[in-house]
Amino acid sequence: MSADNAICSAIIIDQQKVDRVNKTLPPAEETKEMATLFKALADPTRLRIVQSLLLEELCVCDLSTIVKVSISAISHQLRLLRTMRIVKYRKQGKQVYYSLNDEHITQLIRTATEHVRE
Amino acid sequence: MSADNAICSAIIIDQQKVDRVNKTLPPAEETKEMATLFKALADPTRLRIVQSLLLEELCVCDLSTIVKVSISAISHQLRLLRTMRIVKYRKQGKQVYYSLNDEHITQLIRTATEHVRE
DNA sequence: TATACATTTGATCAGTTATTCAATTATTAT
DNA sequence: ATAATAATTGAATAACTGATCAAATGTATA
Repeated sequence: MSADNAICSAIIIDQQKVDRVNKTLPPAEETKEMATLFKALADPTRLRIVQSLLLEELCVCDLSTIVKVSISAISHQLRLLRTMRIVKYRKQGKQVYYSLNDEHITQLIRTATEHVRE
Repeated sequence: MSADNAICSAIIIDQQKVDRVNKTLPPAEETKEMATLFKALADPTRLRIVQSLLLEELCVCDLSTIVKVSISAISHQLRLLRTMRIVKYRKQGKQVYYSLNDEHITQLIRTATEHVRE
C-alpha cells in the first residue's frame, strides 16, 4: 500500500526546495487563467480560425469555407473566442466580420509554430 | 431552413480573400500539432507542474506537495508531458527528478503570463 | 411584408480527459 | 530475504468538450 491518496504522504524530499518554489510560483488563480488561455488555442478548429484571422478579417461564412467546418460549429467556437476577448467583430449588412483582438495571441502562435517546425 | 450543415452553402462572400488565406495558411497537420502543444499547457495541474519545473528540477513527491494533487495524478500528467518531450527526467535512488526539456515552453508561459497580467 | 441569406443559439450525443483507486515495479535499507 | 518508500500503471468513473441538428434572430432585398 502506497501513499497514493495522500498529498505526498507525510514526507517531503527537499523541504527547502519546496518552500523556494512555493514562494516563487504565481497565485494558483493566475495559473488557471493561463490554462484557460492555452485551452482556447488547444483545439484544431479554434486554432485554425485564429490562424486565419491572423491573416485577414473574415466573415463567418468565409471562415467556414476556409476552416472546413459547418457554419454552426464555427459560430460556436467564435463565441468562445469572443467571450475570451481573443477576437472582436463588426457587423456589416448581413455579414459579421471577425478579427483578432489580442497581440499576445500572435506571439503565442509564432512561438508554437517555431516549436513544431524545429 | 438555413445552410447550417453545408460548408457555407454554395456561397462564398469574398472568393479572393478565401483563396489568399488558403494559400497562406500552414498545412492543417501543423495546426493540429500546435493545438496538441497548447493542449499540454491547457490544464491547471499540468501548467502548474511546468511552472514549477521552470524554477527547479523536482522529484515526483515534491511536485505532488507543491501542486497539491496526489502522486498518482502527478505521475499520470508527467507521463503525458514526457511523451510530448516537454519534460525530461533522471533517476536518482528512489527518486525520479523531472525538469523542462524545451525552451519554447518558457517563452509560451512568459507570453501567457503577460497576457493575464495586463 | 414576404423572402432569402448570414449568423446565432440551445439541446443532444459521442468522444475525450483528469482524477481516484488498487495493484505493481523499482530501489534502498534493515 | 523482508520491509519501506518512490514512482508508475491500468481500470473505472465523472465531468467536460466539440460537432450536429433544428429552430430562432437579425438584416437586406424583391
